[in-house]
Amino acid sequence: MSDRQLLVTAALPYANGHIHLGHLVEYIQTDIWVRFQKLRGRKCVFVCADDTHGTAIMIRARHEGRPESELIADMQAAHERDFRGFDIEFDHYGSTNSEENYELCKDIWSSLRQANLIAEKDVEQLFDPVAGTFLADRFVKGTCPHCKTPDQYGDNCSKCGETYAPTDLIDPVSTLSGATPVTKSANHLFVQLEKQHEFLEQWTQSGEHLQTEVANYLKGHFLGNPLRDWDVSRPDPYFGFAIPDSPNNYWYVWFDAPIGYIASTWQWCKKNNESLADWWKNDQTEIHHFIGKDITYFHTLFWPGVLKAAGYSLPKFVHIHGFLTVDGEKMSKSKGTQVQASTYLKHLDPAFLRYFYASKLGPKLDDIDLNITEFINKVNSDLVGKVVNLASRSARFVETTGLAVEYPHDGGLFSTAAIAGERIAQAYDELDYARAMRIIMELADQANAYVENTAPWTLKKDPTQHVRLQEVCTVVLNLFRQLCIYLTPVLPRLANQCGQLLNANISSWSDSQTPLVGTTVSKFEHLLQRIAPEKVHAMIEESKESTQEPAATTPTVEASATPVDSGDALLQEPLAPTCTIEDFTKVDLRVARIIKAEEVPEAKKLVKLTVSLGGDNTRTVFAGIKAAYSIEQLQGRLVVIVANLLPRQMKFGLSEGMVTAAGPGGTEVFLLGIDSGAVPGQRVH
RNA sequence: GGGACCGUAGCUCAAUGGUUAGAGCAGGGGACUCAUAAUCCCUUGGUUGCAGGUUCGAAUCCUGCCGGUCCUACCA
Repeated sequence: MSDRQLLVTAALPYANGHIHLGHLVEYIQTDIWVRFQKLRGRKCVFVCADDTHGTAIMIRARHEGRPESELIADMQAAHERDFRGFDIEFDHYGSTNSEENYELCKDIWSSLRQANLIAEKDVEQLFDPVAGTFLADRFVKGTCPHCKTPDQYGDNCSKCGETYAPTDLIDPVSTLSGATPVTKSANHLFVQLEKQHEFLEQWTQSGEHLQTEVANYLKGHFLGNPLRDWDVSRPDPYFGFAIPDSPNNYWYVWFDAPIGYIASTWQWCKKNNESLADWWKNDQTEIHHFIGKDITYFHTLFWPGVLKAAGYSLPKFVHIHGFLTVDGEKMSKSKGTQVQASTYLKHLDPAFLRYFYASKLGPKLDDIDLNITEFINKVNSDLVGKVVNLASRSARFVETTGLAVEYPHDGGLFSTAAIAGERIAQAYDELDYARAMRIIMELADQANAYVENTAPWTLKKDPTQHVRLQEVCTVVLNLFRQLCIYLTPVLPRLANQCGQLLNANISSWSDSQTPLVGTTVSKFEHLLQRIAPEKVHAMIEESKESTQEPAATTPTVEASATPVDSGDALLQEPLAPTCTIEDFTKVDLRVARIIKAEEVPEAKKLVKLTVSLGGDNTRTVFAGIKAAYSIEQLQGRLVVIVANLLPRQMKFGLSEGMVTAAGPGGTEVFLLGIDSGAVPGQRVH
């Protein structure tokens, strides 16, 4: 232990969206670990920041007609408020849009230059003359140069699978303005990661810094081939930092985002009179990153490569966790299971979620499931029924007398639990919170059994037994306090309440090793309320509506009775270029009835539909709606199809049309219906 | 189709290659009445996805199937 100190980071939330229950898995996991380390007396600093740069922010700010700085300031305030609400306690929370970050980017950049890791290449890119911006691949659509399929994104063709540059597209169109983009050459800068290949191979495969699944993944996916050069620049205009030695170029958001870890540390250092080198260029400092599995590549290859080249410390460990599902499914806005942090807090105590996540989290990167019924049962049963119940059934008996002056015989319960503390600590340290919670609940069971056997309520009735009553309650409250100490990283508020109840604050893990005696006992008040299922359901209901709430930019606005739709959907998929009525009439939309819906077992997304346009007029259509609709739901219903679409040969057969639907895909697909009265074959005008 | 991970009681999960595979919750039976209908005792529940193999010994290691999740190829 000695001099070693810990620097801990959680991934930087992007300034384009609010914190939801999925994000909180990571912040709660990290916060618990940090609180545990601090409680154990280790020097540990927890930093984070908002990730603020990039095209998405620039476009959004434009849409909202205000400067980026305003947008990201609002969002950061909302993020910090959400974190505070969940008792996530950073030592410093910064922003990637800071002076310190810019300084560090420059410093690291010049190191990369000196190490000869930067390559320059001219890249032909499409430029939108109306929006005045270069277009990322997904902002360009056009006809595939190989198979001539129209309406393809700029990186590859969804029909023939060919990959190409957006400049190869025939008749490209900007999805931002609808303008025809022009080709413009720009100088791009690349980090030649391949030059670090040998080092990264050794670092990732050493078994010391990554979970084994992650190391295997990298080996199989990336390290078997030469590592691709990383394009880390974006031409003007771009919301970010200008690259000093490359006019009109900005660092790509993924370049400056991880450097934000260092910048935030630096800001913390300035506040606390510490030296940055002591934290980022010091073997005695262990750096621990906590991230989700979606950003593995950046943190396990690109980031170590950059740090190594620039002479900063490498992470001691990159801890990667899985995603959150709700009731076994991906979070869904329409089902109300993508619950925003602020919505949760309106209905429920943050302790519930902290405990539930703790009881599910292990050191692996498995996804964890928030099953609503289990959530309610587990929290009520474990926290209220077992832990808090101990205080509830003993504290009132000693409100007047306080705790006994000497710790009485308890059959070895306290010392057993004290010894178990080491196993619990080890579980916390290894991020196996589920194991820690299991051990703690076993101890709670034993303590409840003790109450049962000693029956303080019987002792109370007999005046000659009042000394014994005080002894028994002293034991029970000490066992309760021990549990609170062990739960402090997860439930800091409960630890405080326990301190107030027994008039002795919990300040260190070692408090669990010595019984508390002779203190007064405060008047007992309920420490936690049970979860009422209605509240959980109300939260889900509100989350269903909240897709229509004003988004990100106006976080302080409360949900109102009249729906206010956010601009998110439009932002995800900007308007297509203007078309004429003639253009529109080229598309023949028809009402059709699904007369047969069939599974395509081998297909992951597709369902085979036989639709009728009335009379004998039927056709086969494949639709990518497998995840969103069951066969039964589809059978017989009316849909709107594109009836004059060029038939397309797909893997499982010929598709003679297209079913219209909205939504991003997956389970979030919503078929177009039609009001009753319409009949198959009618055209949509 | 390719790759990564996983499959243990109704549910969520334990179990360094080593007794008869265990907990919690749910279910069933009883007890208690201090406690937020909480708690305590007893109890039902398993071909460890399937089939082989290695081994004195396999939930664990190997091979092949089956099934699931994720990344990636088909949401005309």
